[in-house]
Amino acid sequence: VTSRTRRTEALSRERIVDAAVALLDSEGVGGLTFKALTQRLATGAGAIYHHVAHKDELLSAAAEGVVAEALGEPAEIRVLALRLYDALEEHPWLATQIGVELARVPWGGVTPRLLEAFGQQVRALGVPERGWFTATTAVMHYVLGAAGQNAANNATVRGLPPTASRSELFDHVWGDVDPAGFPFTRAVVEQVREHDDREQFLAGVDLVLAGIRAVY
Amino acid sequence: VTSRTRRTEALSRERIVDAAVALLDSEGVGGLTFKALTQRLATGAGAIYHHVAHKDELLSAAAEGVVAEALGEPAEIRVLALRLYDALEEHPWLATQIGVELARVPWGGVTPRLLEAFGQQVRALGVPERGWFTATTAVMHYVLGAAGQNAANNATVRGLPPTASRSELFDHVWGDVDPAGFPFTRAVVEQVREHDDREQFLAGVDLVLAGIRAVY
DNA sequence: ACCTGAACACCGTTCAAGT
DNA sequence: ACCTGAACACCGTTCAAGT
Repeated sequence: VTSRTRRTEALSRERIVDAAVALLDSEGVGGLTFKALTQRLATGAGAIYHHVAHKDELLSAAAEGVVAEALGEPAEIRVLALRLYDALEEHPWLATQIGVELARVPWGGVTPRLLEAFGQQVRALGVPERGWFTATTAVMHYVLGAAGQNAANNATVRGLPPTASRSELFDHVWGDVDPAGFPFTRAVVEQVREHDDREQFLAGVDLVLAGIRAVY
Repeated sequence: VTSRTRRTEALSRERIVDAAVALLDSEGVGGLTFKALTQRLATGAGAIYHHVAHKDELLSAAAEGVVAEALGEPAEIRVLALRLYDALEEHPWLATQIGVELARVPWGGVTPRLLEAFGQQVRALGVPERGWFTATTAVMHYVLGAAGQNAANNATVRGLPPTASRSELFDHVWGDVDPAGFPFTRAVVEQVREHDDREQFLAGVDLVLAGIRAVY
C-alpha cells in the first residue's frame, strides 16, 4: 500500500538541490522558499537543514551543479562560451547567482570551476604565464556579463504575449530611456534590433580573443 | 526649543536615498532595512513609501546616484574604468546591484548611463558603427566584472585583523579549493599574489582595447 | 541518525488614523 | 499632502519531540 503523498526516496542533499533547481527554473529566485521546498519534497523544514547548512549553501550548490554540467568536457573557448550562454538562457536565475559566487570569499565551487575551464584554454592558446590571469578573467567576465544580460532579455520575451515581435521586445527593454540624453544608447539599440543575439555574443568573444592574440 | 529627536529637514526622496547609501556602505546589503532606515531618518515606514514605491526602487536609486557620480564628466575609457573601480571599492554592495540593474528589463537608469559613457568613448576611438555594441559591451562587462571581484576581495581584507598580510588574504580567498583538481587556478593565484591589483585591472582594460583596435 | 512541524525573530508592505 | 506606527503576511532558522 502506498500513501497519497508517499516519499519516493529518502531525503538527500542531491534530491534537495535538484528540487531547488526545478523551483528556481519554474518560479524564479523568489520561488525558492523553504515552504515551497518542503511541499515539493513532502518533508519538514528541519529535515532540509539536516542536509544543508542554510539557504545560501543551497543556492551555491544549485549554481555549482548547473555550471559544472554546462562546462562539461574541455573545449575551445568559443564552445565553452556558448555552453554558458545556453545554460544562462535555460536558468535565468543563474546570472545573478554567478555574480554572487564570484564575489564570495573564500571562493566556492563555481569560481575555480570557471577559472579552470577558461584558463586551461587560454594556456592552450600559447599565452605566456604572466598573461594567464588577465586573459582568462577578460574572457570570463565578458562571457558571463554578456550571456547574463542576454538571458535576462530572453526571459522577458517569454513573459510577453507570444505574438509580440522582436521590435516590441526592444521597445519594452528600451523603456523610459530619454533618447535626447542618451544618443549613443539609442543608436546602439536601433542597430542591435537587426542582429542575431548569438552572433552578437560570439563577436564579443572574438573581440577579446583578438585582444589576447594582439597582446601576447 | 528643539526636541531630542528633532527632524532636521523635511523628508524627501533625496534624503531617503542618501540614508540608504550610508546604511549600505556601513552595514552592507543586509543592513538596509526599513527598521534601520526609519530609525536613522526618525520617521515611520509609511513616510518612506510616500516617496519611494518599494525597496527595489530604493536600491536602484542608490546605485544610479553612485554610478552617475563615479562616471562624472566624459573621459577616456581607462579613466572611466578606474573611476568605477574606485567606486566599487568604496561601495562594495554596488557590484551585486549593478548586476541586478543590467539584468533589469525595462532598463533602469544605471544601464543606459554606463552604455552611454563607455559608448561615446568607443565611438571616439574610431570604431565603425557596426562594432559599437560589441566593443562597448566587451569593455563594460570586463570593467564591471573585474572591478566587482576586486571590490569583494578588498572588502574581505578590511574584515581581517589589520596585521594580516597580503599572503594571508590570498590563503583566505583560496579557501578550500583542491589544488590537485585545479592546477591552472592554483598557478594563477600564486602569480597574482605578487602583482598590483590596480595594474592587473588596467592590463585587462588594455587587453580589450587591443582587441578593439585589432578588429576594427 | 533522520525527520517533524510548531515557534521565533525579522522582514517588506499596508492602511486607518492623525496633522 | 505628508506622516505615524500598529497590523499583516511571509520568510529563514531553531529546537523539543518523535521514530
